[in-house]
Amino acid sequence: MSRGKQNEPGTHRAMQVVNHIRSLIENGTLQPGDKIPPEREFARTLKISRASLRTGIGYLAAMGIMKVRHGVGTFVADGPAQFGKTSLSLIGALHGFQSWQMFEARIILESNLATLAAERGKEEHHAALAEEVAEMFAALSSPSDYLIHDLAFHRIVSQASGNPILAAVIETITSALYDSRRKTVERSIDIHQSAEMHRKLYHAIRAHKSKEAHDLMEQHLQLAQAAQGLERPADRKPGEAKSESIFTKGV
Amino acid sequence: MSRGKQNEPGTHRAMQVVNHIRSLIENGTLQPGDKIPPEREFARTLKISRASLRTGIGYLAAMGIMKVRHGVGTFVADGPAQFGKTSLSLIGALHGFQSWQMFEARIILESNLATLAAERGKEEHHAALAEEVAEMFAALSSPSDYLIHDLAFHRIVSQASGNPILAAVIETITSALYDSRRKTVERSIDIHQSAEMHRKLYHAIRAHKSKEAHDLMEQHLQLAQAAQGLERPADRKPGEAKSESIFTKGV
DNA sequence: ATCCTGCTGAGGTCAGACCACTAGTATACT
DNA sequence: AGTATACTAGTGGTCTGACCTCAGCAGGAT
Repeated sequence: MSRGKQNEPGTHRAMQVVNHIRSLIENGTLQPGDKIPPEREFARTLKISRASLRTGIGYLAAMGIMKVRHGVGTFVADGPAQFGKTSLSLIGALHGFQSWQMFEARIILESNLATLAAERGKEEHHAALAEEVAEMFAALSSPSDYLIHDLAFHRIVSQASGNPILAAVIETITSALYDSRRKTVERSIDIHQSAEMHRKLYHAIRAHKSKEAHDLMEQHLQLAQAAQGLERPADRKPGEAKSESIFTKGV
Repeated sequence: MSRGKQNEPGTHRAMQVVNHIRSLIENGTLQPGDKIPPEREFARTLKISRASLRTGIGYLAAMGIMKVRHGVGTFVADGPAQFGKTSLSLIGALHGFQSWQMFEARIILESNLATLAAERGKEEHHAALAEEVAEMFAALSSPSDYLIHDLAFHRIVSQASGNPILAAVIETITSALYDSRRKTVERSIDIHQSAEMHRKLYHAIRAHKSKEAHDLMEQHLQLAQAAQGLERPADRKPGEAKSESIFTKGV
């Protein structure tokens, strides 16, 4: 006895919202930074309840596609692509990721990104890299300022690689890595050496020496890794290896 | 005039739920596959409304941490780690990822994963790989069966690499890649050659020949890439290059 | 001119009723 | 007996509509 179903079955409202917004993004109606209509109004437009709409938005927000600002509105994310702010941390908690693994992933990815950047980098990227290198040398005495340009440098390399997907992965890992140890800023002792490596790396990229760029990036990160004591443990050393599940719910 | 605030301020309920579950996972109370209490009951326990609880669960579900099954219950995800099923597709829509970029990312990542697997693989992995290779040869005439073992093989390599983070990334990319072109199963013509390459790759990994494993994996994937016509376009060829934004909202 | 106040609009939460799906169990038919 | 159908309990999904909280702004008091 087919009871009059008031809605199509299986078409989860939340997904309906997700797909709707997805298509708005795909056809260009919605650009990064744009604001979407107020929930009450949007819900009326889509013929669904505000609750369902919110479920869908929550889904998108969880993946970093949208940014919700209480009292202001909901916007399409505009920063660098990323897989959700806390995703790695959460997934890590579930699967027991450790920080040396995150760093290892970073080394592998960025080394290859450097290779690609050396192969494909355009003048604009070279200029931007040069700019950051200069700023780094100018900030040798200010660790916090140095950090900013260090990050910018790496981000530009990601862009220059021409592969936004790998760039997004790196972005996710880097931000998680920072989140887990924001305090441990690099020792100022290493800064000069670090700046020097970035300079060489920049030259390798500009000269399209991909192999060299790869190795330099690898060395650079391995040094940073050592500086933070995040090497891969020799092996399942039974000792009191504090295994650093790093997502040490710092709370 | 402090109006009796019925709850602490700013402690977004959703995040409260997320953190609660996160800690339950971290301290081992919640294991993959476990079921969480029914929404109504859980909400009462946490002293929040069911709506808020659902928002939090939605957040976790979006990132693949939890799996919700209508009419059955909500569970902690148990499959291989992944960054949310549709995350890449959604982020891709926003940032215009293209399929050749996804494949490129896959080649780079899996090649390095093969290197690591060759360096760190244990007997258990070797045995599992051998098993899959055997199954592949046994399924030469059945593309769909072959596919299953092909996937399994690559997944084992990921595990053998000892880096679950990179494995999760690969898992995410692979599933997105499949989602976007489920129909394009490999031509049966290539299957025998493919099986052969997997066999060689297995041998390289078992013999701990990391460089060889890396190169074999790279070759194997480049062939697969070519078979699907997903090479990187020579360059911004102005022609009607159908650029394949691949997340062709296949609807 | 500056600061405080209150309004407005937007997201956040709540409560409770009702719909929809799954799976197991009881019942009826062959 | 055996199998198929119907019922039911349990759980997630959606809706409604009221109220809370926050951010920004306009207008008035100082």
